[in-house]
Amino acid sequence: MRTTIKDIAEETGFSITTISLVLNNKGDSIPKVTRDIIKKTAKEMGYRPNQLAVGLIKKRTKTIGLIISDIRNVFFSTLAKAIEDECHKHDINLILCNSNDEHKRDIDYINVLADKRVDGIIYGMSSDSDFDKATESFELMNDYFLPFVMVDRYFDSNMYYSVSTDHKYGGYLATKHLIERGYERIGCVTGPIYLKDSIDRLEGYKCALEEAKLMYDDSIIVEGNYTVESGMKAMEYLKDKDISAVFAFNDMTAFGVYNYAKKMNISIPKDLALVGYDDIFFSEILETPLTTIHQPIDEIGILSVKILLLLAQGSKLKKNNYLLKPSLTIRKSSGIR
Amino acid sequence: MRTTIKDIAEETGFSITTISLVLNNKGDSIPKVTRDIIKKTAKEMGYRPNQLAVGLIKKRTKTIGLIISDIRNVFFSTLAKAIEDECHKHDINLILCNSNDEHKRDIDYINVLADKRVDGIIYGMSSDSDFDKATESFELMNDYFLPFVMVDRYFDSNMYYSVSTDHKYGGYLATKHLIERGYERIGCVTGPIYLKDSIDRLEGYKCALEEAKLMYDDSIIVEGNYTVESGMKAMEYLKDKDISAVFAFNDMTAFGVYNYAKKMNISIPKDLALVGYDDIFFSEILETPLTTIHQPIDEIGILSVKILLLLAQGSKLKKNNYLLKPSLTIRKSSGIR
DNA sequence: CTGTTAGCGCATTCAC
DNA sequence: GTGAATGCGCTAACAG
Repeated sequence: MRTTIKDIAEETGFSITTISLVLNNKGDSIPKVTRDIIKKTAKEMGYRPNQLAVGLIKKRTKTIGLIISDIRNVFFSTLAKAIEDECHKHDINLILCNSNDEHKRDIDYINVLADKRVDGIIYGMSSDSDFDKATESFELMNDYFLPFVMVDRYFDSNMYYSVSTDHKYGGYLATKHLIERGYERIGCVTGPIYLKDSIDRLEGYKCALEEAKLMYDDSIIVEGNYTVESGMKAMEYLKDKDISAVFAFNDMTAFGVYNYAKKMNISIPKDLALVGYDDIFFSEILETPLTTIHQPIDEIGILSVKILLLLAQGSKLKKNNYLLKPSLTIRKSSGIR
Repeated sequence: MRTTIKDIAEETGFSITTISLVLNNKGDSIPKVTRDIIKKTAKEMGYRPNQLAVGLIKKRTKTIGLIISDIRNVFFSTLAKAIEDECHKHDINLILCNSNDEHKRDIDYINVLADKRVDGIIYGMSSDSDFDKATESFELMNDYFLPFVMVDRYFDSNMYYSVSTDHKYGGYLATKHLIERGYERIGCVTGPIYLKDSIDRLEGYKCALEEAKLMYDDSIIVEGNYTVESGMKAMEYLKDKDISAVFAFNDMTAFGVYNYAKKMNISIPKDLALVGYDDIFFSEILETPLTTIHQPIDEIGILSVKILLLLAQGSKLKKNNYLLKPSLTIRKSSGIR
């Protein structure tokens, strides 16, 4: 067995209370000699408090849960890294929960995390969650008095907290950039159109067009599903729509556009300009590096941890939905000025 | 507060013992009516045992720690996914610890995980760990009676358990494939040559050459560091060494080779055949898909969890170092048969 | 200044 | 069949 507070009480002859007081730096009233003795033998015996026992009393475990759909997705692994780093700074541990995009598993994890008495949850909702399913999750966490903050995906509401990217602004940035480079017929390959982030990006696209007094043309908007394949398939359709540029709603889709262009001997950016979204690592090392919208993932991670910790200590914040600004990363795929 | 066992004792009028017995399915001697009443009200009141209290008594927390250097690395995120999935099957939670390749942080995490009374640790050692540092980690975990299994990186030893890929076999497979395709002067871009996995791959390379009675030529072996840049730089050197093929010791390095080839108008595989190592996702969607060595990451994850759980329940296994066989994934970069 | 006491929420041994 | 008592390891009132 590991040494307990009792062991060091026996060893030093002081009472358990005294030991506890000293070791928690609350022993101002205890003579320095005593303190020193206790601290010394505690160290010698390799004493470290059992956090299960501490948690039981203090009702805080210095542990939070992270529920996300798939850690293999670079977006989430980058996010998880940022979150873990920030947690480490605050001396907090992170329980990783991979939902595989199954709402049922979200619920499972919420229960288990509650049983483990985590201090809160950072919740990246599974993508099959409609409003009802999301509400089920929210209510469960509320029943458990578990503070939580949503990341990435969210619904507009003041019922909970969320941190996400301002995708409307991102869509606007991407489109505006292409317009400034002189492209006027800009095809879009969206994500699943029932997803808020896709809707927002399209909204931004429309704004940029409007600002430039360009017509919005429904016929050059294609719904994809954020995969390479959907990018290729979309191009199949777009190829004879007389477009001069494409705004792919994520980088994976953009890779599909590249692949199709290569096959058809279409040169990027000479024949077709391309802008992606996400700025995942590979976009940079492509033959023709991809101009793309960079999501402030690290900031999202850091902010969500900070908010969660505030909530966990009982604070209430005024603002509910935090939207972080993405930025434009200009590379070669969008042509040369 | 959440409902406790005490609450449902008061509610039903039975004693705490009876409740506990029933809820843990140990109440064979308790009348079915009683059992039903207890189970029913427990459910109604939404009772779930506090795992902190359970852990305190049972000395098992159904939680394990995963220490790795960087979750953003696809290898590790894939591994983490596999591990988390397997844990979920066993109703175990996973605490994610990102060491950023700092040995000191490994030590920190081991301490904290021990304080949290995890049932064991899956340990992906930070890469700056030499034998002494590794030993420090091992001894610490042993002091805490913490079972652990090393993943990926390891030292040959019967002092602990490890699960990893048979990199020698991987190097052999890659080289043999190129030889069978008719290439005889095969350049190598290795990883840091003090790393066991790099040494092993080179060993496999030599074996394949020997088997084919080909000479090993030191001058076409270049040390890289597993990055895209190192692949490009290596090619700079290899370009006039009259080689017909390259074995890059990981896929990132291979991407560097692609980049250089593109710049120099060298066609892959026509002018130069290429084989990578790792089979990360992007290798498949490249313009010229990469022939590469596929690491059995999922199997590594699953096996390491299974071993750890056996150790945690006190079993001792005969074998210490588990080496899983990689496989060859043939795509276009190594030419057409 | 320090020790006693009373839990935190639960499992388990031993009586009744 | 069921309950009282004990303890897991620790913190925190409250005495003294």
